[in-house]
Amino acid sequence: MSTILDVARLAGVSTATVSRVINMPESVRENTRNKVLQAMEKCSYKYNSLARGFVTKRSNTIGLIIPNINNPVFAESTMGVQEHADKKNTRVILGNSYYKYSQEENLVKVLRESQIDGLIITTTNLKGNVLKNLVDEKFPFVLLFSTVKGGPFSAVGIDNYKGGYLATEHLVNLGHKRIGMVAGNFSMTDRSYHRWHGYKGCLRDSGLTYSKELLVQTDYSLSGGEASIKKLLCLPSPPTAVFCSNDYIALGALKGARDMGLTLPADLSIVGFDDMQTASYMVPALTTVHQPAYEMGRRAAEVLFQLIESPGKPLQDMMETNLIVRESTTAIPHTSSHQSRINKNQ
Amino acid sequence: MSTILDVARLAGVSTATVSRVINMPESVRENTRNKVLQAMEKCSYKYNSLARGFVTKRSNTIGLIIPNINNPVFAESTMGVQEHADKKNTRVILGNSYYKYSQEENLVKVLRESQIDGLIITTTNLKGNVLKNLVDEKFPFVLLFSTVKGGPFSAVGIDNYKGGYLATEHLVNLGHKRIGMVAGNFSMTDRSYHRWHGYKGCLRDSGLTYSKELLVQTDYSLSGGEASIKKLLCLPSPPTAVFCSNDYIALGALKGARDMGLTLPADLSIVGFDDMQTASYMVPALTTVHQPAYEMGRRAAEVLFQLIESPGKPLQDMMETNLIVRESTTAIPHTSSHQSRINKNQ
DNA sequence: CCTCCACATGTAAACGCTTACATTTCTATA
DNA sequence: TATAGAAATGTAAGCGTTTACATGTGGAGG
Repeated sequence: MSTILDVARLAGVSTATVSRVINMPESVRENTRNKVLQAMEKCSYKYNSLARGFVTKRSNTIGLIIPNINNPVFAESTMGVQEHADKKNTRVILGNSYYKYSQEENLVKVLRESQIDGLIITTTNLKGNVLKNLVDEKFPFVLLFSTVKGGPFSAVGIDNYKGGYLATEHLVNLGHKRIGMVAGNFSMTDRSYHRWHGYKGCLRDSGLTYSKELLVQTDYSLSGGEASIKKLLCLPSPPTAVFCSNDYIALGALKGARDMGLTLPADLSIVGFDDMQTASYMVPALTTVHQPAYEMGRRAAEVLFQLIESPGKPLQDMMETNLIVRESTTAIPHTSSHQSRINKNQ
Repeated sequence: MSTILDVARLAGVSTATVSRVINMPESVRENTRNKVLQAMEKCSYKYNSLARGFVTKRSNTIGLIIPNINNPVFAESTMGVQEHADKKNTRVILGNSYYKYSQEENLVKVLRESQIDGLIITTTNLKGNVLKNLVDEKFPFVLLFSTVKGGPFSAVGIDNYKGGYLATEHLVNLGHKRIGMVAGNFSMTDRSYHRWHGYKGCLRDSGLTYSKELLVQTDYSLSGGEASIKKLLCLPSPPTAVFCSNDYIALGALKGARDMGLTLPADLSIVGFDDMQTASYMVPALTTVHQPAYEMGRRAAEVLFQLIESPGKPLQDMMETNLIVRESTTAIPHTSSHQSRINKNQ
């Protein structure tokens, strides 16, 4: 493996000159530049950007921590950050936290040891020391899928309260009175928690009573959604509509409801959250709250580089969210067939 | 930012000793070890693994190039490689090639400059110079979702021919005579190409004639699947079953067919490929060829580390693939209602 | 043809760690 | 208690770049 020194010798110049043709080619006379280029060719020189990172204190690498790359929404946002990182000639190291704070903690440590220039993190726990330390040490990072507007860190996210409100409002407008929610575990992320608040807020504003039994928490999985919807439907007085705190859960719920013999959306309206790519391919096509995941990822990266290049005040960017109405929701049935059908199928 | 030297001074030992407590703690007397540990604490020392990489020539980082993290199958396999990389205390840098060879080429260059210890790549182009160079330079890498058994590189994959065969055979056994295929563009990947060969092979073995019009190529997208199935169904003599070369395409096809007024699977059987997590949540639940994506990712990482730790002959691992029969396929209808229904709905 | 200045190139230290080798300190045994 | 040998620690070079600073060179203007 040849180095800059080999090249220099071969070309009869100094290492500084070689370095210059690599980093600022215009600053060296065409003549010498060509000599160097040829020499590089001849000894099939390969640049070592790790060595550069070592001296410049810039690794041209950022970290990206998400709960789970398996979830299309996170995959989407990952692509967004990658696109911008690419533009900035920066590599991204990916880590999954699996919604575990300890894992997050460890990843941050490892990534920082790797001398990443900055970090994008979709955190599970806002209150932990991880973020606090990052802030204290003025390490450049941005929260992705953040729920907070103020606060001492940069963040891009959406208004989850509003999202939950929008979803619920839609159901209320369709005449539903008994509206359930299956939410991601509040202990796993507060996004779900805020959506639930939106849901409750809307219920209150609409004069509907909220009852505890109408909420069931689960992990963010297909099977979780499936099991949870069954719980709701087995209630003595089951909901006629349910708001699921993400599309994955909703997809599970769709199946669970179908398995219990319901026809959708006639017997049960379902609205999701995220608007992942396949939402419109579900049966029925899923009504859901849109979250611009790709865009958010890209924006997070933009913000991060701004922070890296000129440290300063934290930047916050809350993006628009809106309801996409498709076919999984419909007006409440006028007959009581719904109730009886469920009971028949239990 | 304090360094090993600061710690050493503070603890009254040499840098070598500090390095030892970091890397082989048992080799230093408890007494001194504690002094060092305390010193680290006191000056809130942070290890710089980039510097280590620089001297040891091991960055503890590997590269992972896939076509698109958006595709759940690749996401799944990514998690597999991450799991094993974690165990090996190694970071993974992710790159999307978007099925573009030029992008692949560039990523490999950039990653190698970053001094990755090895590379896992799901390539778009077996014949390009990228792989050839890697081989020539004895750089450790493994092909993921590989289609080749022999050859000068390590690889883990499945038998795509067999997969295509299995899918088609299933349809033949159900009595279908006119079986279409919507395939990923052959120019994008040869996986699809091999599956098509399996399809053709089975047709031949079953005494069915293959006709060119029954194949339509598309990109690996939902909308691609949707559009392609419509093309097939608009044929003068449309197929009664179609094999889609991945589940994403199949999901699109399901929707396309439904939109044309067909009821599934009665009017049209569809089988996919991959068996992504949501396959059993589709409507109808998708019959598909299972590919152990997570397992493959993990295996690829295992192989890679073997290669890194003790270079030697290329290792190949072809994993099992099998058909999962669900609800999107059924015996061919006996009436001619199928044909007329299509025509009615055009 | 000289001078001066801008521009091109060279010199050498520095980055934070590891490690081969040298030296010191223990420990156990005679 | 002396001593050999093992165990712990220290010394210093080296990894492949960048970069501040010093030096050298070319060409325009006098």
